[in-house]
Amino acid sequence: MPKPASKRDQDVELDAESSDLERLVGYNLKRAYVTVHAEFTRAVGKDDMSGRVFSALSLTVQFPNITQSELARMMGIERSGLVAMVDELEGNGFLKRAAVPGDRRVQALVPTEAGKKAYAIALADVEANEKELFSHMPKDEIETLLRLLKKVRHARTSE
Amino acid sequence: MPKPASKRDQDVELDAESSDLERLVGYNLKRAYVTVHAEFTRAVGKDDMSGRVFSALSLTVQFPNITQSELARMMGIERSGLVAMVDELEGNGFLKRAAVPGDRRVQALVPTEAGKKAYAIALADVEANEKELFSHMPKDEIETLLRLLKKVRHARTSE
DNA sequence: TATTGTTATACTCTATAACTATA
DNA sequence: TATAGTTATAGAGTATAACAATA
Repeated sequence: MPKPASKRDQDVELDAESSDLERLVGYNLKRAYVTVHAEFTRAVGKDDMSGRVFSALSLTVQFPNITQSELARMMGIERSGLVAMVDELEGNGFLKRAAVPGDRRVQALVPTEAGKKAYAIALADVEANEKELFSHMPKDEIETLLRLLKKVRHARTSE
Repeated sequence: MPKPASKRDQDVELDAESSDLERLVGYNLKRAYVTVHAEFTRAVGKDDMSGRVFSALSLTVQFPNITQSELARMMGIERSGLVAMVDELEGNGFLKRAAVPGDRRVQALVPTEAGKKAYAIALADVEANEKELFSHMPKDEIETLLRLLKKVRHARTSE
């Protein structure tokens, strides 16, 4: 049996709801992201794929022959960060680095059949996970959330 | 002058808007968070304070005598992760670890006057930054976003 | 036995800078 | 000179496991 609240517990109060932080978009974004990311990891754990790698595979399957530089730009990360991910995906047999006639600097990323299948499975897992995770939210709220998140993502300070 | 789009550019197409990823809440959350976090860092950079440390200071100022365990629970992180943050805040003279009569295991965190002032300044910077960053969004959209993010944060898979 | 604060450690994600081979 | 891919490296942020002191 847990102890009843001590004097200190009462002093401190747990109404974090009224904290300054709760009014900040950044703080709420972070907390929501942490929750969703944890569930993502649990859901796609059986596919043994991180969010980053899932994203890279997703774009490679949907945009075959994409280059690493293009992929990095789409994902919003640096080129150098992609190398290990592509190594991993290639090691799993999910894609191939293919030479591009006309520009020998470039390596086009081509999904394999195994890669397409693995992606379809992972995507289904991710979608099922989100459906369950957000089952307490009506569809129009999810739509609104997506719309507002895109608006935030493209926000830039005026200068 | 940049080269006109090559054949490959046309093949790949840049309509990432229609990608599977764009329909996932998790992906959009991550991207929005990255944008906002970058702006936060820029804005609070002059206060030389990370988001984590800002949060810890915020809760310490608003809930004086909070313990590290309580703080960790409120922030959603492990106790061990707080030690370095509290060290930093104490090193800056923003708070003190105070003995608690009645339980010598506990160290209550007490904000100093300097800590309260530094927090007020940092909070003002953060709020000004968000106001500018979201100046393209009407107030009711921000409210809606905050409400939905809290709903997402408290989502749990049914089991 | 359980809890608080702490240390040590390791892992993930990411950026920066520099290199190479091409262009 | 500039770009694509790569390597090396470093720095956040975080978790896990264990420990000492205390309850």
